[in-house]
Amino acid sequence: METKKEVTIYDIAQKLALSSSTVSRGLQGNPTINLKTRERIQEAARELGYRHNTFASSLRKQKTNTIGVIIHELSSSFITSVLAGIEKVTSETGYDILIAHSSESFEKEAANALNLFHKRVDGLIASLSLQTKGLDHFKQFEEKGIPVVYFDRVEEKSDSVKVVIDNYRSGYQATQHLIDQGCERIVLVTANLQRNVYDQRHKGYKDALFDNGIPFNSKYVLIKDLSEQCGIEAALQIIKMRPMPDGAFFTNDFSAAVCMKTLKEHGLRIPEDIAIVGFNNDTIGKIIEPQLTTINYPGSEMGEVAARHLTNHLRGLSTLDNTSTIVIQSDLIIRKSSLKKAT
Amino acid sequence: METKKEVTIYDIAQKLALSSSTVSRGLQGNPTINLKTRERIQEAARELGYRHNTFASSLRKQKTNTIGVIIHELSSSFITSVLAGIEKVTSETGYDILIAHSSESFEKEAANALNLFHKRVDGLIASLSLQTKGLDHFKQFEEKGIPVVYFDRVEEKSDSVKVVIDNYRSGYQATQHLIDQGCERIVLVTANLQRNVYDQRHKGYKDALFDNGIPFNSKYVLIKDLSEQCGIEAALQIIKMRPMPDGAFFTNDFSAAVCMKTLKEHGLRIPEDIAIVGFNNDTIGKIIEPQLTTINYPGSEMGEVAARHLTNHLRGLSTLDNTSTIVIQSDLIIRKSSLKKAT
DNA sequence: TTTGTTTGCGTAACCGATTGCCTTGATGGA
DNA sequence: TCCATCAAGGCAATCGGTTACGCAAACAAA
Repeated sequence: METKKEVTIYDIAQKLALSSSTVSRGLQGNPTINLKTRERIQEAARELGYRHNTFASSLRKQKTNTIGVIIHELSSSFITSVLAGIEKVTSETGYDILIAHSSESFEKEAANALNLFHKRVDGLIASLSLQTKGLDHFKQFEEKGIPVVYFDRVEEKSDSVKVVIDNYRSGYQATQHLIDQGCERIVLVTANLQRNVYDQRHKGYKDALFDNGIPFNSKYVLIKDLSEQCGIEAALQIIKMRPMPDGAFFTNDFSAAVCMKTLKEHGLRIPEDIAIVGFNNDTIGKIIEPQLTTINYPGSEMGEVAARHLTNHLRGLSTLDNTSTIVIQSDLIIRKSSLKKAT
Repeated sequence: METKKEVTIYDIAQKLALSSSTVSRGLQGNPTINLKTRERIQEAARELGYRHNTFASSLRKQKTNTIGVIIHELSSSFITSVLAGIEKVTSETGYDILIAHSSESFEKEAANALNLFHKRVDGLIASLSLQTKGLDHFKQFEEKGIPVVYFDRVEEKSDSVKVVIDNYRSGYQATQHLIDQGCERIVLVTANLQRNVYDQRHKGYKDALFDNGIPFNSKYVLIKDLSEQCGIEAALQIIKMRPMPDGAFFTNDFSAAVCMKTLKEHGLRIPEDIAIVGFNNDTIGKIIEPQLTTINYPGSEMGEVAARHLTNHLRGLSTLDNTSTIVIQSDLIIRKSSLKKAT
């Protein structure tokens, strides 16, 4: 408990018979200070156990050197890799990051946004929750000129920088693949179509059907929350359908896995009776049997691109074109869960 | 970019013809300020769009009202629930949290610790990485009187507050369960025994064997990193053993799942040929087939307990007894992967 | 020698909130 | 009437860096 007094630049200044401003500059590596002096300062700092006071600095500079990250969940390999990508860039550029997750709740997201706002982050990277409607809770950032970059889960209509994959194309591709495998009655299990990613995948699904002359049947579209329960429910619904669907496209690997398991428990064979495609390329897809065909989502790259844009802007290296959308490449990974035809 | 001037307490003071000190006290709800005045202040603040300046406040108060959380990974349901538990308590008590993850790397952990130290967190909650040896990188906190609470992955020999489960007992219990199911040659797949959790589980495993008169065979102990690769390797090693093991205890669900899958691919039946028990009660255990017997780990409670202890101490409501260890209840969850005998 | 230019560093005014100590007017009791 | 007490606020120093501006010395050019 006996907190020793903190060492300040004044202590260093006194020790070296310099002024505090010289010490401050020296610590920042300012070249107007003689190199020798700078080295003496750095060493004295180390010797005395000086630690930079972020508050004093932020207070004076009106900058925090911190980027806020708002995500819709924490525990998926996709998000983990996005975070890794962001961290890679921010650690290179010397920014700190503050992570907040909304657990898919709009209220929590808004609360997180407010909190980060009060913490005065210099910029924000965000992926919207499932329930989020509108971007009013981010307006405060805009008003203060704090740049925001959205990724993955975005608001399409908004004027803002977005880093996404081509969800339409991926949805199309997944569906086309099922059709190529001979499927004719393809179920789509997805979440709230308000959210761009699900909306686009849905459109891709629809168009692929249309282009192949397969009628769209709204009974085949199951809107759920992509939870464990959802996978079970979807399976039960599928089983009851007459005629039985012969293919299913899930917009998330986890629910696909749960559903697959439930279907198997009810005696269905995969992919023979029903072919399955997921989305996200989660680790789980390689563990279940049969292994899951899915859409690979380059999380790390998304994170890097988003962070790079933001930090470049913050450092004045480039300007954010406010309406730019960056599309990252995504691919279909074919595994056994969808292979009706031998390859 | 046209950053409007920030509103400060001086602006509020001017508007209401009060002094800044009165405004400051009013915003804090200090009762020496007349209730009416306080209300006028609060309203003016809202009206002007005032936001509290954390830096100025922290600078002056020498407190950040922030707790650092260092964890060894991000993406497991266990950690997610720990974080949820911590968040529950900290949001109740008005603390902010800063999350940093080490990805099981000692260097990153030390870097994170240093970073949080520089950010001047008021307290720290930490779970050590697999590679961590010693607690020297946390000494700086101790020296400044900043309290640290460790959870799950701890350094047993150290004088510090720890929140853990009874790993010895869980290891014993898991092994005993396999023995009860008729297993006689039980493999243990685990990680670096330096880390307390793995060491204790290993001891429990050994003692359970001993108490049942089963000789301990060091060839049956596979030390790995609990990655995907590890699960595959373990399976291949198990298959080659003569006589083949009839039971396996993994100290992590993920590697158990991967191993199970690999074993099945090689034609082994689970649990008939080999019974399997995991650890952690990850979601994955319910999805694979057969479902995985495992040790349930009450993450949320651990987080809550750790956070409660820390905040209570910080708020002066209690003193941390520096050598106290809090043990949280854990349980064996029996599923099909280990049930050789019908129940 | 005189008049620029650099180089290298010091002065002092911030940044915004907090808080120990004071002041003022009101109230009460003796 | 006089002093003590109290309620309600104000004054000003403080937290630790940052930075616009200033100033002296040294050196070069004229």
